[in-house]
Amino acid sequence: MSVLQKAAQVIEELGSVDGPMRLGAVAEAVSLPKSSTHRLLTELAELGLVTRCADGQYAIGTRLLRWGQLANRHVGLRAVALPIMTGLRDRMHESVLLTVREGTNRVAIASVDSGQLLRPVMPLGTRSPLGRGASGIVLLAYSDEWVYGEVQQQLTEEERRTLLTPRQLRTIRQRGWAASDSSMESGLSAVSAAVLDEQGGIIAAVTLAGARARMPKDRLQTFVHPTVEAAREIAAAVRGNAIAAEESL
Amino acid sequence: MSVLQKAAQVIEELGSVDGPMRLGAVAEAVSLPKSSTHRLLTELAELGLVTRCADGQYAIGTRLLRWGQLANRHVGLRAVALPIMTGLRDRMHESVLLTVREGTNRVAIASVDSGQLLRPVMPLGTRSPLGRGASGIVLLAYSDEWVYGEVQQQLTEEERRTLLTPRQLRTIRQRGWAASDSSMESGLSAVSAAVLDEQGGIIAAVTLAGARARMPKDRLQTFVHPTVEAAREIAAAVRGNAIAAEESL
DNA sequence: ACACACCGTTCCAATAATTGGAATGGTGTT
DNA sequence: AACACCATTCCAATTATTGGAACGGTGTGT
Repeated sequence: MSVLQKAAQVIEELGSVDGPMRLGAVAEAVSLPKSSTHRLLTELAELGLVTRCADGQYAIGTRLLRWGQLANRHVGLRAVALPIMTGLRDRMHESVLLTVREGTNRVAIASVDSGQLLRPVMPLGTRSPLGRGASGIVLLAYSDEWVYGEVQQQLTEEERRTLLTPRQLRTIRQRGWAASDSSMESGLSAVSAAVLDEQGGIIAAVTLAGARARMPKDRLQTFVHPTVEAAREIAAAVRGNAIAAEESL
Repeated sequence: MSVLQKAAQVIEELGSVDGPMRLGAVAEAVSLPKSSTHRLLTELAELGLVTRCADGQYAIGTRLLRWGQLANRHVGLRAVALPIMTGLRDRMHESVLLTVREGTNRVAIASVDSGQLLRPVMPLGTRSPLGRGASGIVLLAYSDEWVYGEVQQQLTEEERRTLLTPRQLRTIRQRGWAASDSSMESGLSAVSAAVLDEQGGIIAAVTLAGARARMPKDRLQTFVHPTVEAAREIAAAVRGNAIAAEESL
């Protein structure tokens, strides 16, 4: 296991608990000897990726603030998609999410919240496995079979049964969108549409999602057209913006 | 030079240019052999810290979005300071900045922009050397002499002459604030006040800054009291918030 | 159509960094 | 005062990292 992997683990760990951690706690969490963890943390601290609190404890570093900002600027897709997403939100009064595939995961790169009290929250950069949830299905539907195989492997026997078949995915690819009703999380309904490039490859998925409680049976149906339309608009906007297209994934 | 340092260099480089980069370009920028750079990039890509664009080029990765968000949550000081900073901005109609010291640098951890067209921009996580600029002076004034020595070493002969003497810094420490007029950047005027903990150690510096063009001679003077007051409020808020205090640096 | 140039990728022995058990020093507790 | 706990330092064994060289693919110029 390489140093980078360990470092990433440490940072992830420091980020997911709240409050700073003691050396011992970090070492245990990443299951590494204390001495190794110590060196790692010290070096990360020098780089500003980890911060030493006044009392000697470790917390996630401020340089990651900067890197987060840099990453933000760079996902050019965001810039062109956000206004269109906002439009969709304003018309439908539900949250809108933009996700891309990265390996066998999907990553949220932009979100526009509905004003609703009960709303889906997916912070930027959140990763979750492909195959489940409306956007997870759409992104998978447009991936090659290698990705499908990998996703399959990562699932348990139980989960594998709920995974859509290649045949079902083909249907979704043909129509360009997918709906999910509580498949991602109980009580969450969503429609997700594919943002395609000129060659018909997928760039991202736009998702309109809201609490099931607010959704009479036919409401989800009314989501489909606006979402697909927004996906088309984003695709068009990307095409109109050479730089954004280059950076899109 | 360790792997982590190189990795950080690569990420920093990918972040500071706009648009994705070719392997060769990255290798040259960080002055490493192509083969080494290649391995590094491939591993970083697996970790999601770097993204491979469709055309094979490399860009800063989406996982950094997530890490940025995590870092955000963790700087507890932000949470207590932001409302107070906003108040100061609204009263003075100029931008407000919160910086902490990290080694021999200061890092911006929160900012509230004035609505003004011409305004200082310091993205979150920006690092700049201590000793110059109002907040750089305040943060230095409260640091021990080891930090002073380090800062001194990093300066050129030329710059060293403009560095405040320990004696001058003591004065600033006594009154708790510093002003700078174009010392950081030409045309930028600012007043910065120290946020102190119970023991009188510095936690952060609050800075009120604006374009010199908008500042008649005595206007900077009117900045002092409100800024110092805001610093006191933040200090009080931190004390009232045990968690924030723990995480403060 | 061919050769050349360029770029990314793979390979592997030499190298240099990482490793982690054990010893050390410091702090707070019983 | 003795103990327990934690961070820190040390160093020989180990392991990952290194980078020059060779390879294969793509596009450019002749």
